[in-house]
Amino acid sequence: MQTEVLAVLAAKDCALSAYDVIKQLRSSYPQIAPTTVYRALAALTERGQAHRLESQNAFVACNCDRPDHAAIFSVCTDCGAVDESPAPAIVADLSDLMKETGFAATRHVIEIHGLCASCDADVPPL
Amino acid sequence: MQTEVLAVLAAKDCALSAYDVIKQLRSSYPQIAPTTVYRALAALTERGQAHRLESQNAFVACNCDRPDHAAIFSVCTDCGAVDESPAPAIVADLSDLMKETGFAATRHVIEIHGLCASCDADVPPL
DNA sequence: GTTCATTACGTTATGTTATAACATAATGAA
DNA sequence: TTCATTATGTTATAACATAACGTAATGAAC
Repeated sequence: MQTEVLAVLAAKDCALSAYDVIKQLRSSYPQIAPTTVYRALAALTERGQAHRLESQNAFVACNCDRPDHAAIFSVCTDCGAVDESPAPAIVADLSDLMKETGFAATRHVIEIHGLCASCDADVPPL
Repeated sequence: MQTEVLAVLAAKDCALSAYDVIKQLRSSYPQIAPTTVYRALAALTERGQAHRLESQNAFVACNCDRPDHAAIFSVCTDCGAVDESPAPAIVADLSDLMKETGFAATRHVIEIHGLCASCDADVPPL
């Protein structure tokens, strides 16, 4: 099931909600229930093969080589495309900044909203 | 109503869900409905007087001087305390990084999870 | 001072996201 | 064969969020 869910996520360049995934899988698994998909998503995100986009309540397949690191996501507000950038330097800066106040960071949620290159180009200049 | 909602948020150092706010306001406004609170929250976040914590589906009062800038939130996974840090340099770095790939950033969601100073101190050393 | 646009709020219903609690089946090690 | 483990199914419900429409208060324009 994890394989199936990951395949559905990987087929899109935008984030899918758990219920979007269910809709996709319904044809092959007519009886599929939310619990099943959430369980698969939990395992995949745990293992870093998928990520949860907190600002969208949705999920994307991991498309970087090293699935174990914190990543930065860009989310196009126009077309919904999501891109994952590894950015160890900035993540380290953030952890350091937090450490100044005694905060021990364990997980970074970094999601940047805006226009992707292609949608930005479509916007007529002022 | 916005004033009431903001007061409820400001009274806590952790994020409150919209429904938490409703529960608090129920005593003064027995008939209050989700719509009302969500409307107030939308106006407050729009104006920067409150922020939505995406990773919690919850809201906090803004407690910085300049309510108009992007902020970084730390969220204690133990006690739930939320802290807001202005960090223009890092936000600028992020925007610049994104710009390299042609992405025009408009909104930054930066939420760091971990242990706050006080909870970190409570954890017995290994 | 009545009209009318605007704004805020109420009411009802529903849509969307997520989990709890418990049952069943498949797998493989002892 | 037994039993522990893991995966999945089933049912129900909790938690988060918005749509669509109605009503009341406010204040500017005439």
